[in-house]
Amino acid sequence: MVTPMYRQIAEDLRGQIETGQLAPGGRLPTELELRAKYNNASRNTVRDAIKWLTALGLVATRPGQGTFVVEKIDPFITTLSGDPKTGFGGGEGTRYRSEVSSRKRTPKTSRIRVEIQEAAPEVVEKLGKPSGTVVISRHEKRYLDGTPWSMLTSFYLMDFVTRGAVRLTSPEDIPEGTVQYLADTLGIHQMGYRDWLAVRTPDGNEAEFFRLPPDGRTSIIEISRTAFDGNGQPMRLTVSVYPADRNQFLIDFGQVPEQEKDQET
Amino acid sequence: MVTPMYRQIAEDLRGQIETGQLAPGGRLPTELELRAKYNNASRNTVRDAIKWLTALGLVATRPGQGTFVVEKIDPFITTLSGDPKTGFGGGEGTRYRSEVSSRKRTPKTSRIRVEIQEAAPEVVEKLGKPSGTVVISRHEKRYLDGTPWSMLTSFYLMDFVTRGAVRLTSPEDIPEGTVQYLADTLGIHQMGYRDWLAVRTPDGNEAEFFRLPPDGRTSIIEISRTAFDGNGQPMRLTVSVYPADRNQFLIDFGQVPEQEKDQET
DNA sequence: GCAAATTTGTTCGTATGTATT
DNA sequence: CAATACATACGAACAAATTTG
Repeated sequence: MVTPMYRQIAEDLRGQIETGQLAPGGRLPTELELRAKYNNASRNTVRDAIKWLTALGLVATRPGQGTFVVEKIDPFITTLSGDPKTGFGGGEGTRYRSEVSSRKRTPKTSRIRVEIQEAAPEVVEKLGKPSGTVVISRHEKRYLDGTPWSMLTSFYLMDFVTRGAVRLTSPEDIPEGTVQYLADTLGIHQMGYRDWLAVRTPDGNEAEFFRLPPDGRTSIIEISRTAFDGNGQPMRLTVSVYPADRNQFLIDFGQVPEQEKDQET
Repeated sequence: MVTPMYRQIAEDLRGQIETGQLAPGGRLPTELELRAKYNNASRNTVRDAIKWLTALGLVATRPGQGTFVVEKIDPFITTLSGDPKTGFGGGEGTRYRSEVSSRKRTPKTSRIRVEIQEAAPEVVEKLGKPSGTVVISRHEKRYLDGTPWSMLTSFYLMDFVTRGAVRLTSPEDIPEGTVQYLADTLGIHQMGYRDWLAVRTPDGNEAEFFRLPPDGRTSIIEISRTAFDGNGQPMRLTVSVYPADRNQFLIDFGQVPEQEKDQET
């Protein structure tokens, strides 16, 4: 079992990165310098080694500049647990803003985009409704310190609007929260929710918005929250997507002491 | 803005995969056939296209056989929420076994490996103890239908053992659960826990055990569970790792109706 | 602001090695 | 053992992005 040369070069560079000889943010030798260093290997072989390290997420190359050791991103931490009756948690509404400011970040939110459409198969399934059901969706993009941080889409039955919850159709923030608004307007009370979490590769939209490298190396964390009313009926679905390279999550159960949320890796 | 040829080829093949012209599990044309098909491109160019699709997780190549469209894995779904006082949830003990059997899978668990050592920095931090603290760790590997599914390591203060919880040192399962055992033996009651979830690239051990492609394409979901006793003191830390390609998670808050757990993507 | 130098990106060709059937 | 198919490695040329003089 021979180890290919490009892997040996990659391993050597990896060692230098992990021991700190090559500091985060620092530049690797150029391809030509690496050629000279490693037994006059071909430029393509050196490039294969760099490609390998790129796939491992250890380095990134910038055309015309060089190859750099990637710097760890200070992750944003979202608490998924919250009061089941308000739904504040998981980056929704007020809870989102307080989490963010406690970490001295500057949040920014896009305008809300409202759409009315027949629900997609995944949506009707999670809402427990027949296919063809019409829903209203509210889509929002979120930034922290100017960095794209998450995208969020909430789906409500169009029925809610016809029964009087007309502000759902307005592309404005609902300051008291949609949960409170639905309780006030329609007497529909959120009693709990189920989060479903999966990790997958980004689609084109997500890669663009989050400015991910187009090679699909950075995964997306998708969290679908189905909220239930007092009758155990699904009342809304919120789908949030987060790039895995800059997001971590906390979930509390039972009695957990208050403490700093600033724990890092 | 020109699109390189290898990307055009990759896009064309990607389209064929997504429209089902190339079925999951099916074999792509050989490199030579692809050469002929795409304007007599060089074999290296065709290989670059395949490399790109590999990075996106759409295909996998097997030496001597060919390149195949990857098949989606039926994901295993773990419920993280559970009774905070037993800690059953998140794949621990009884809950794990019932989850698994409800999905008609065959679970298997490795022997437990017990180690005593000075706690690593991340461990002392999450346990809220000074560095140099001695802990006992219990490590276990889990399989479903013969497929490696998760690895789990629990850390307890060595102090627990000296105070009488000697079965922690035994590489045997503790049938009533360690939470119950600690309550019975030491009167330490688990009142809640905090889960911390992050996604990262696998290390060498993980890649080997989960049989992941060695290029770091499949991410690892790491869930650290810190459990607290009645005084709000951390009493144990459980670190679970799951390969992201075959695991999804559910978390319930408040009142959520019982329902099938077999929801897929 | 422009031109040259530097550095990475793409594409070709060729030869040989290794794994599987 | 032979045929097939992917893996590694070399060399070369030109393109594109960025920095430097």
